Amino acid sequence: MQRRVTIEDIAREAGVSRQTVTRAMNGMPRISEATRDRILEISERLGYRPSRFASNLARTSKTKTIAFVVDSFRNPYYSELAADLLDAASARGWQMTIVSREDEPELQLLSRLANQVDAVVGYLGETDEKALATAARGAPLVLLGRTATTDGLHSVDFDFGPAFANLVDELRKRGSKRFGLLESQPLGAVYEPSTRRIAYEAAVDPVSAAAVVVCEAPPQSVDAGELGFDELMDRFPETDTVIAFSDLMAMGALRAAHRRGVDVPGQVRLVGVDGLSLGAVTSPALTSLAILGTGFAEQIADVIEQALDGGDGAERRRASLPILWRESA
Amino acid sequence: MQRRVTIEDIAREAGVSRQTVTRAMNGMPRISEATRDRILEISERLGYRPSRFASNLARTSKTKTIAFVVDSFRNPYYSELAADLLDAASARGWQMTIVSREDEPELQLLSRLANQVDAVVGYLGETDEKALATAARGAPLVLLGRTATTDGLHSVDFDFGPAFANLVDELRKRGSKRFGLLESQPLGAVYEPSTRRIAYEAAVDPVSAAAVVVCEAPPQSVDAGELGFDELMDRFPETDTVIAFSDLMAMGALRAAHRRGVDVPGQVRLVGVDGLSLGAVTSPALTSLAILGTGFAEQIADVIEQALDGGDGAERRRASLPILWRESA
DNA sequence: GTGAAAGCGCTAACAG
DNA sequence: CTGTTAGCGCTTTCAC
Repeated sequence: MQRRVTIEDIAREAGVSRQTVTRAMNGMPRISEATRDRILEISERLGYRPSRFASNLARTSKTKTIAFVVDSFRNPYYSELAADLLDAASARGWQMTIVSREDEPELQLLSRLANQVDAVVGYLGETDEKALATAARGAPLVLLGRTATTDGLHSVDFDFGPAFANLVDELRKRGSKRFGLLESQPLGAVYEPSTRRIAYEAAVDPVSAAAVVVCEAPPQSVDAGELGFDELMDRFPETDTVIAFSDLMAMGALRAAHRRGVDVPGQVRLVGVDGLSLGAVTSPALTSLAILGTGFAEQIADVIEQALDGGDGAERRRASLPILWRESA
Repeated sequence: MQRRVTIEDIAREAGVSRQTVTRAMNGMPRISEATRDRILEISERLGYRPSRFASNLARTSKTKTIAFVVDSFRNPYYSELAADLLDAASARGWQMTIVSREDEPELQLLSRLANQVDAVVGYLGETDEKALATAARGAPLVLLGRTATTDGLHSVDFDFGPAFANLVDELRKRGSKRFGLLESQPLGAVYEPSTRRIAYEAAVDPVSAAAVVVCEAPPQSVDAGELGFDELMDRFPETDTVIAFSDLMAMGALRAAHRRGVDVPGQVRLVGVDGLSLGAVTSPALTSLAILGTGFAEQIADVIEQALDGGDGAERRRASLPILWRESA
């Protein structure tokens, strides 16, 4: 590992000042074509590579980088959201680095990131907001899927209440009478009803409200949905409409339905949550309360943008979830 | 946008030197608890956030960032590979930024990236290697899915020849006689046989070699696979084994098979390429020539690592593709 | 068109 | 335990 080739080396070799080299490298004006070409040739010959740290330090407009943190990019919900968010980030000239919180204590990861990016956004598990704020060390932090209450923490949450009310309403119009919910069990934590479950229970009749199956680990998996569907139909055979915590779980339910010879949507209507594009390729294609493809990512980017501009008050939004009608309901 | 709070401000406020502040901020030794706490408190009060550019510039060990470039992270193959690569990158202490080449001319994108990351890896479309090398401006570049021939360009390609030979062999053992291939049409380019097609044709008998359907746009989509399967079965009704360019296309083929009442794998065996984990949730689950989950990402990371260490000779590898037996074949 | 000087904000190495 | 002295490599004035 020898000394790095710097702008100084090029300047010396070319017999010009460092400033001239900078002008040549960055395609700036006020330099003759001849010297530019000569410098470019020399820098190539010497294998010169500008230091992004030095250039960003000196430059007035620095490149922004945001970190997107999720459980795992193997979950299509997160990867599709990453794709959406990436578009929004690129449009704003930001770089986006993806970070999975699988192998490192969350707070530690957060404070590491705080020194390496301009803002952090994602699904964080830690419930102690003070701890989160401290770990972020002043880096703008945007919490997803929950509502922040601590000063300085931003968030974009979901408005499940109206969404479920509307969904149940529409389903009733199509003939649904008895609903059932496939709820997800957070990994290794004490079970606590999800905001989806709460919204569900508020939206349906008392009998349906009782028809809830908390699917076993692994959470958020197709398998969990498959097992859950079996249990739900066994325990509540009159169910004619199943709402799943997520599209992935709905896909599992669909599999179970096929296996049991239950026609979807003929005998049982099935609805997921997320709006995965993947839901379009199952047969029947999955109806879903859509998060993806609804401007959710744009909304997140807006919040980040404000946070980056040092907006003082914390920005808190709640996204609405339109129904994405496909075939399964 | 007021002046940024710097280490200098903290030092002045605390009545210590900048160096002491550095020590406090980075949890370095040789500082008393008392002063550390005082400095931390002050820095929080003043809203101090270290500049990652300054710190990386001054530091001896700088944080590495690699860029992973693909068409679109909406394609599950790319997002699953991104997840694998991210694991490999994190394990090495690198950050990984994802970049989609959807909206920007590739060479331009590349030279922009060259100034912002330490290495670029991905599926690049540009065939002119000189142009790629120039645009990369000396940043290590690792080409995926093709073999580089230009000096300084690294690559990790696939060894389709043996893979297809082995696959066909194994399928024959299970009773396959007449094969068919669902080939993908590159977008908007003049059609040229893919390396997969070439390997396929070399592996099968002459009659099967002729049973190739080049699926219409959109390439690499479930829909393309669905249409392609129809055409293949219409034109070559004796086909008993279908190999698809990718798992996504195989999923489309599966859909068409369901629709046509063709039993898979009873009447027709179906094999994809990629090894998507998603292939496990279709019914029947998809058999595939696996790229994912085979150490491919690790291999890529190794190549990057060597390139980063300034290994002179360009590193070129070819990954092998084991068969991932599931239900569809 | 080109160069000199003055930083950008931080850390390494050493001295005290 | 703390401070001083030098940079890290580049860009930004502002002269010439």
